[in-house]
Amino acid sequence: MKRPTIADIARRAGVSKGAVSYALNGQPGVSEATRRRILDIAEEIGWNPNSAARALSGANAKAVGLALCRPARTLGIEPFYMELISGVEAELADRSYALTLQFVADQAAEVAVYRRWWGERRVDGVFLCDLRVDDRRVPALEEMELPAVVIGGPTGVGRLASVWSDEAAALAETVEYLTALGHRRIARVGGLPGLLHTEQRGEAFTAVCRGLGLADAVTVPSDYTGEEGSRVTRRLLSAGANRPTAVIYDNDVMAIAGLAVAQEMGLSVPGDLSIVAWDDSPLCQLVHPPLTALSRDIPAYGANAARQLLAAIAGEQITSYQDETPHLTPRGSTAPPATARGAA
Amino acid sequence: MKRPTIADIARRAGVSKGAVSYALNGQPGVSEATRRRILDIAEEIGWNPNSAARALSGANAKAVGLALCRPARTLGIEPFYMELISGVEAELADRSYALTLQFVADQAAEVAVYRRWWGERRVDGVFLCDLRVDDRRVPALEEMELPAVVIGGPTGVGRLASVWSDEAAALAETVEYLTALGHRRIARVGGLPGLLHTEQRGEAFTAVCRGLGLADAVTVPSDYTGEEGSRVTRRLLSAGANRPTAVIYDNDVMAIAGLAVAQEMGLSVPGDLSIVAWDDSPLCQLVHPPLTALSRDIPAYGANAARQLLAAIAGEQITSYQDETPHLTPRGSTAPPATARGAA
DNA sequence: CTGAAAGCGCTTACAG
DNA sequence: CTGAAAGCGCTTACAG
Repeated sequence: MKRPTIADIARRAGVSKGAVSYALNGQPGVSEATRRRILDIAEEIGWNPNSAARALSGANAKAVGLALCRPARTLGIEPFYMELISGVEAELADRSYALTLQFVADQAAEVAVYRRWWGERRVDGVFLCDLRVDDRRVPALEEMELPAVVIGGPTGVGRLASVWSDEAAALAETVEYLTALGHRRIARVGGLPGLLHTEQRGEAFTAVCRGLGLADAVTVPSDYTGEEGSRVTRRLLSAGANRPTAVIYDNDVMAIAGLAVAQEMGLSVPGDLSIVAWDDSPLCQLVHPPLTALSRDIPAYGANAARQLLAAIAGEQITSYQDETPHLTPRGSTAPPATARGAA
Repeated sequence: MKRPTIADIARRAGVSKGAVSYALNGQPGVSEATRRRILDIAEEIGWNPNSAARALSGANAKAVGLALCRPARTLGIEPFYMELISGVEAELADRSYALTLQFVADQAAEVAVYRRWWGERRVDGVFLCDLRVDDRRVPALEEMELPAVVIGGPTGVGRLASVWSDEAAALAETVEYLTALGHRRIARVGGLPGLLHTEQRGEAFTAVCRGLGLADAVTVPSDYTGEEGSRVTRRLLSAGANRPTAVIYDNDVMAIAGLAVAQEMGLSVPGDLSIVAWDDSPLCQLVHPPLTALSRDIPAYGANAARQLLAAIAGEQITSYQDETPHLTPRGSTAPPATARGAA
């Protein structure tokens, strides 16, 4: 009961293995009748191509890799990654590509994983997540000539392909909305310093606030965890009369933590404090009041990245692809500030 | 600049390819001096074993598969899977095994994926998640003779290996704790019907409540989403004087949704309603009050599953492994019911 | 349109 | 301890 091979099919059909290969792969070189017969036999005996044999004879590994470099405690809690992966996966499955996943401790380990995957010919290409300012992984991948798509950018990606969205525009929309509601003291709880999109948002925040004449615009760095979100919020809200009336959080988890802190300090949301979460997720609608958030289709983002990577593997010349700009979804956590209403 | 092969090493070292293979794999058949020289050369020219070639010559694929059969919207939001995967992954990486991940629409698609993976020799074994009552995947895997470890059980797993935890004991501990606090009307919001652990918990709940003489013990089925959690909670809390004073939720997401509903209905937690979440996660500590929850080390659970699978692949005779029983972590969401306190 | 053969990069008996 | 050879299951020029 060994697994059937093309030799078995060839014997049954009375043709050569070469002919079987042509028939199975839809190549010219066999008559329609023969092809039909071969396909029927393959079907009947339950043949599957041995992926190792295919890969060894020069074809692709038909797998791509994703290495994730974040501590498990923040990875698990943020819906972003699973949604991204589900989008990536859907696109890959359509083309019978497998996704190989690995968690790594740091960037050096990540580069080592890429080098091994590529050396072993285990993957045909990789996704690069959590792009950093001056990211050492970019030149390493360029040097390896391993097909890669950066999820992030569009700057700092070197010659690699990328899929990105306009962080600055989304940030501006948010600040302008809060300003229109009457807020003048807006704070921002940023994500991990050093991540490119954190810096992009930070710069945009400073620029937009300056443009609107908001003096007190302050960004506080954080690490995406709920604990840090709580701690930072507590500090921001302890500033007495100078405390912000609105806070923009760089992820959903910190925004929810911030909401709990406000409630614990006796502040009403949105009356005393407006809250906006970046990257909407079902979590934002679980709490009371539901959180105003910046929404985008994350599975679609992943699917676009997968499409880019497959094109790169196919040897197409690809560059950067701009994905949808996150848009504001107003919910119950934002309103005019109490002081503004009092003054009205 | 082709990728170096053992032939290159053999040429440089002035030995045969066979000798190189023995040296590289730590097999007897070469002198220590030769082995040292060969290893040095391999290191120097940056050689990596071609995984396809290895797999083709009879060795393992050095990869295992995980197919997830849940809609992305519930997958992303539940930290459980990412934590499980991170534990699985850590164990696999230690042994240089890769993890192949695929999302599937239903059980038929999942079985088809297993069949293809195994037929292609793409994986050496698989994990089976979300075990159901009378799970059709179990006999399918048995028939394929594909090494597999069920994450769940211990019943209904046929001859497959499994890693499981004692759901009934954890449920009993929870109900006894709530009863000790003075609760008499306890409800349970269950997970997806048909999942084995949902049924195990349901049966345990009924049995324990009967044993304690709690008449009103009711289980309401759900689907793990926040929306359903809200809807069900609203219904439970609308029962007037007969409403439950404590609710046990089958996941963290529904528990948080339930908390928001209680607050929206003007009920205080834990004063008017106690809440327990099954599967503690960082989410439980993000809300106010933080949720009492059933905790366990999920990455360790995944690591144990990986260890079992690797053993099964190595041909060891393995059966079922009982993991840690989830234990109650009391936090701010549980207290004696207001009525009990009033009566005191 | 079809067949016979070489080759992908390894591993592993089998001789020396 | 070492070398030469066959074989894993495919693909792909190269002849007919």
